[in-house]
Amino acid sequence: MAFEAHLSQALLLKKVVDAMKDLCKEVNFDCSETGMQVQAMDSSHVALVSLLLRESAFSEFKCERPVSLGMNVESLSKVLKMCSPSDTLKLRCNGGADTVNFQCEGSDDRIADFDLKLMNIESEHMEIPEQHYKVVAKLPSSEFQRICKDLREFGETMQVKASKEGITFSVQGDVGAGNVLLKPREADKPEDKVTLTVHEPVTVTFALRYLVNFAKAAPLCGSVELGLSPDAPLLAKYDLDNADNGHMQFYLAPKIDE
Amino acid sequence: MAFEAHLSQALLLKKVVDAMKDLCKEVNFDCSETGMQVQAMDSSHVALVSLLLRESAFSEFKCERPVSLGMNVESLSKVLKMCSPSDTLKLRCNGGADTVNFQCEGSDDRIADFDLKLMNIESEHMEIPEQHYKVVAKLPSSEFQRICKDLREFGETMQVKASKEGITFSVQGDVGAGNVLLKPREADKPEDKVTLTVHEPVTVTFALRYLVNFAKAAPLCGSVELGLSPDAPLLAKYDLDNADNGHMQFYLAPKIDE
DNA sequence: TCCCTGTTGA
DNA sequence: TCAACAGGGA
Repeated sequence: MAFEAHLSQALLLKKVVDAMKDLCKEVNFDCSETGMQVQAMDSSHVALVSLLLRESAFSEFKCERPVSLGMNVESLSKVLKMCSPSDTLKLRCNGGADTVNFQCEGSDDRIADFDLKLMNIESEHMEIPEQHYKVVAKLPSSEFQRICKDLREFGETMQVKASKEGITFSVQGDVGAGNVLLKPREADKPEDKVTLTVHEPVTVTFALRYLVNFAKAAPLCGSVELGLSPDAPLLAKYDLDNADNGHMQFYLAPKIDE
Repeated sequence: MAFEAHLSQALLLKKVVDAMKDLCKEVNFDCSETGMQVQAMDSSHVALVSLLLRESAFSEFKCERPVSLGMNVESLSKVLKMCSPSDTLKLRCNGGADTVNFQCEGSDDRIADFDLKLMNIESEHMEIPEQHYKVVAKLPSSEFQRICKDLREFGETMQVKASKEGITFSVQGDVGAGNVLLKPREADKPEDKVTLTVHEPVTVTFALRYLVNFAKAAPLCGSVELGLSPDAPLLAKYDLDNADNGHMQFYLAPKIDE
């Protein structure tokens, strides 16, 4: 068995795939002994998804040699719908096989399994340079999702403006202009905090539709970290429950003002 | 008044009609002094719906002489949407009338009523011979529905394979192949049990779209009974809450292997 | 493709 | 009782 990985809760993979499926049609799951990784551009090559599931995220993980499992995300999502959130999920793939097997087992005596056909997906493996962002903002992921959805109603482009005073999300639309300002704040629960690390104030604009998609990753993590620099891609980072187990990151190129 | 029937809960009829409406466009409700009955083929003549509501299912039931009430199921469904689930529902039909009257009354003082036009529907009344099935499987109706829906995503044809070890539902599709295995199991609640009565192992295939429709009857009963024989129609039987009050049965001709 | 409604689970 | 997910319709 060239590759075998067990998740104690199928929920993790369900969330991750849900967050991915509106952006990418087909992706490679690159498996190595350290874990699983996905890097994929969206179809219009404006956004990039980067997923890292470390070996520690799995209850069992064995990968004899690196292998790239290319899957259709929509199909994968359907396969995972067969699993209840708390089912155990086993992924298996033999050396030369052209399918990957998903087996999910609930607490009752139900065993569902699926052989998903693998695809050859050409992927330019990108090295994403570690960025130093002028602003790093951390805010509740649900709040970020809410803001993106609300502003989406009024326009396609969002301006993000961050300084020590706070972070402002703005949209100009046909029917008017809207802003949401979040000031830094303390809170009992860490995920309810809003924190800003500002080396230099930043103003930059993005296409809202991608941000709306990114924000769907909210169930992964209570808070989201936004990295912002002028004229550089935005980073939206969602840690897994335990940050050591990995994370899901989204990058989005800014809109250049006309 | 040639025919009058009262239901203490409109919910029963709502459920029954919902389960029927994706299969049949128009049906005859055959009323006699023993109760109401529907037998109808789906439009492609592959599936058959058989509903029996015994006189005991009604809080009051009077049928002076047998009468066949032909209704458009979609319209009937709309009429029943006027009723809240717990409303009392009174059906009335005069001798020569060309409408049937539905009156539903809630606990508040709301009374809604509707005269639904009757239609003349020719129906070949079929005698369904009592079958002796090689396998009778009883399983939670919600689980059956879940399986049909999940597998439907991957293909149009489902193979059902039952033996003493369990019952397996399988589908082969373009993106892969899936199986769900249910083993016999005990449970506290009777409807959560999975039981198999096997005289002879059976493998038989069906068009999933009909099974998905059948499975919509799940709200009628916590468990469903599947009757299977090689090369014979499948039976899916849903008892009413009290089995003495009647049942809803679906039959589906198998797909013949090419 | 997006929106809305209904259903199910927490 | 409230929130999230899924399915159907426009």
